[in-house]
Amino acid sequence: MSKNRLIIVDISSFIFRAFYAIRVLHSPAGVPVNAVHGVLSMLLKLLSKYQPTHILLARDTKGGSFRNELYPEYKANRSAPPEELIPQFDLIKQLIDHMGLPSSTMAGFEADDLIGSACVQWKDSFDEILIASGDKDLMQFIGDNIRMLDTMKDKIYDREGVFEKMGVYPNQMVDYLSMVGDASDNIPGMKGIGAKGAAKLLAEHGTLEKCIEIKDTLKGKKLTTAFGEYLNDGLLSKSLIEIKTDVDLGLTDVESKFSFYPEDSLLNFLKDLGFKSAVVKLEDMKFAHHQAEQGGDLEANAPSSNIEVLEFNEEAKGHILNASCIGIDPQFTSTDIRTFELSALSVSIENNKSYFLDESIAKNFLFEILGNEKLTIATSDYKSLLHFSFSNEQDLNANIFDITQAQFVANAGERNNLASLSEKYLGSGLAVFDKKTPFAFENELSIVTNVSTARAHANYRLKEMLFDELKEKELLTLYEEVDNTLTPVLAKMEYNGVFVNEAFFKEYELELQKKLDSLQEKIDKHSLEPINLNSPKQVGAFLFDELGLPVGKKTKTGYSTDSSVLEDLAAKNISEVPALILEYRELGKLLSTYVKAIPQLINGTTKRVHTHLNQNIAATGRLSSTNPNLQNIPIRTENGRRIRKGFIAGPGNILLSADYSQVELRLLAHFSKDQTMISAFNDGIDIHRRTASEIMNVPVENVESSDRSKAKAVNFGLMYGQSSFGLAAALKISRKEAKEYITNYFERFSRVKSYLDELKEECEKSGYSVTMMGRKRFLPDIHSTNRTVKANAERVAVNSPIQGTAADIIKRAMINIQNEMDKNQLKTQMILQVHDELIFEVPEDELDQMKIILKDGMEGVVTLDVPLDVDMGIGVNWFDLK
DNA sequence: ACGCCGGCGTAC
DNA sequence: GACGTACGCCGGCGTA
Repeated sequence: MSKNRLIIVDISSFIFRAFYAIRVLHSPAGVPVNAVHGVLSMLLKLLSKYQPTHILLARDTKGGSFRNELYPEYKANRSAPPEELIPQFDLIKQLIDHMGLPSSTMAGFEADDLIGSACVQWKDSFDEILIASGDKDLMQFIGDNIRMLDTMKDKIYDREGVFEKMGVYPNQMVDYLSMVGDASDNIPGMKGIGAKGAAKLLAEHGTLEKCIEIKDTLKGKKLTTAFGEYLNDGLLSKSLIEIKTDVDLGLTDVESKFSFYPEDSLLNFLKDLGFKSAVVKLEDMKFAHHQAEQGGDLEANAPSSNIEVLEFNEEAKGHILNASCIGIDPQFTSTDIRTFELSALSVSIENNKSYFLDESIAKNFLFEILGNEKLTIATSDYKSLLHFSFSNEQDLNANIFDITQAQFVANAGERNNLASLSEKYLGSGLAVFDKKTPFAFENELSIVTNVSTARAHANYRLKEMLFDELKEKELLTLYEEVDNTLTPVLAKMEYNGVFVNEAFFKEYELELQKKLDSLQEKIDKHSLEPINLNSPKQVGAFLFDELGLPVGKKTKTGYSTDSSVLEDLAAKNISEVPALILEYRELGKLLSTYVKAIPQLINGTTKRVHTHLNQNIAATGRLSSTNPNLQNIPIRTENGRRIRKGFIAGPGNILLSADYSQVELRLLAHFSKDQTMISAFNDGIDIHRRTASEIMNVPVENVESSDRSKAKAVNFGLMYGQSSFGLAAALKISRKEAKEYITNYFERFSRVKSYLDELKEECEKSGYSVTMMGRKRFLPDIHSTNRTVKANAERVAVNSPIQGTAADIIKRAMINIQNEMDKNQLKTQMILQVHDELIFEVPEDELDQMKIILKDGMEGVVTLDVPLDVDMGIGVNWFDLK
């Protein structure tokens, strides 16, 4: 038996929102119709998404309400509706009639009074009532079976939801608004009390009356004036805000039942208005309706899915546990990896069919299958299953096949989310939850069932196809031994998290803010009006139009103001402004991207940040880090590097880091077999110094530090396929000089040149680049006839094997090290990877043992023609790791 | 109000 | 046209 659900719609607010949301459109007859169109689509969405059995459209009347007699200023701040909206009110009335939707209007009362009356009078007639409105005033009616729906945000508020948003409960809403006032209705409230103050008072004293009783004990000048001088405003406000609940609605609860069917009269009405696409949509609906009546069970609200939903019972359980491979789709309740819960689970073991398990049974069954070592489970997110096992202290013994990761290995750089894969391999896309309600539990059960069962089925089907593709492309071993084995290591790192000194960030924030304010002030003195220094557009106009400084680079949209431009200007010494802006930019970056952002991501329970280490994003095979990105914490400038003081070891522990020294250049030496380079590494000579000596023709001992920096840039530029143009720009030297360095380099390191050329040729032949471990990156652009596109692909072909091999090496090291730590039952935790560096949080008594494990684990991954050197550092925080 | 993109800057 | 791999902040613009 399906539930009775009433939706009460505040139609006036729909009309205004629709009008302003859509630009003015006209019907063939020249009448403006944008609001009509908007209201129609909002109503259709409401019907399909929330499937009400009953509906009531509450409308305002043209004349004022009793409130205007009480307070002539009521809503006096509202200007008359725009001219183009006026004729649409009547059209919308007609629209509602054609749609056959029950509506109500009553002279002397506003829509709010009708909504309140319906809530109170009909409360017991429905299982559920949804108020579709954005009006905070109506929140007072929220209760056991009454919730409020904000259609713009697609958010539903219940009692707790109101408290979260407003800081007060629904039954305190009237008192709250009486104090705070409501600018949109010109309700004064009590001057001196804001949102926070009102919430605090009501939390302490419960009601406005109670507050008035004890007003003499209130402290603070603002509060005493508010409860003295402005108390009457509060009481007047209250009388305006209170909503009538005894208005005659003109229809009964039973009469609000409706069933929407697009009749011809509606279609003709819409055709006259010129709504072509809406007419097509409704005709489709009519057709679907017709089909359904013929015996189908099509659900209009749910995204279409052809997966048959099987009943999950004891027998089904047996089938699943005995299957060789199952596809699953777990739906979790949040992205907080330490606390999320399971809200649903689908399982598929045959074509076009899935079982669906709701919250009550999903969890235990998921534990059961995850614990079963004989099962192979195909899923799209192995890491989440691991987190779920960790937080519930359950074993994960099953063999997991991660569809997303398999696609990443098979086709790095291509899209790898389940929906794209379903489209690519199964020929049909997947329904997804609305962006505003991304978690299953926020959606209707029928939608959850459709989405989830289809995903489990897709995982089931894709497993075999991707397994075969990996095998076919000789990537299966890489997937199994590297990527799939690394996932539990990463899951553990994320779960561990990095301990943060929150107080440090707070202090640094104040310091930076102060410096930024003073810089802003200093810069504003040079300008007629204040500049938003975070806006490149405003900075450009200021520097080049107002101050008339010489224009350097341009971007697509205007003047370039990036650091190289500002540095050039600063060097010219015409104005102090460019240097000030550079300083502002540096500190502003630190403040917004790191110092303010990171504390917001601290987990309240662990006091740590739990970054996501993504394994299937970077096309070379590197990891990436998000929320927060801990792989780009500053180190180069002093101000930036200080941020690292905020990342600390937990009590009794110490941080230990180990990084590969020059790993990519060592790989270049190994791959190219260039003896000059190899001997430099074997003899322990500083590679940049050696390079400088070669390309500048000076003895190693005479290399200046500026020469070394240039050589360093040449070394790195090479691996990225940098041109003389790029090198010149980077080093601020002439193109001629840059070109000379590159020419000299290739003369002295001739094997490097031929190696890089070979990489391009190989890629041209095979269509892909490949790392030492066999990780492939397919580069169709290598065959492009467009010179720029081809040149890009060539640079990628040169860079990927080097960057990718380094990535594979450290991944293997991580696996070996975690194994070794487990074997020795160490308490040490791996907490971070930054491409060529690993960071551990180590109990002091495990330090010596860990140093050995790290050195062996990292240096021993592969044997090259040059040593793989590892440098280590310890410290109580990340800054001190030296 | 929200989403997307450009500009910019941080890391390796 | 010109340096590879990422992430993420902010402003500004377009769209709903």
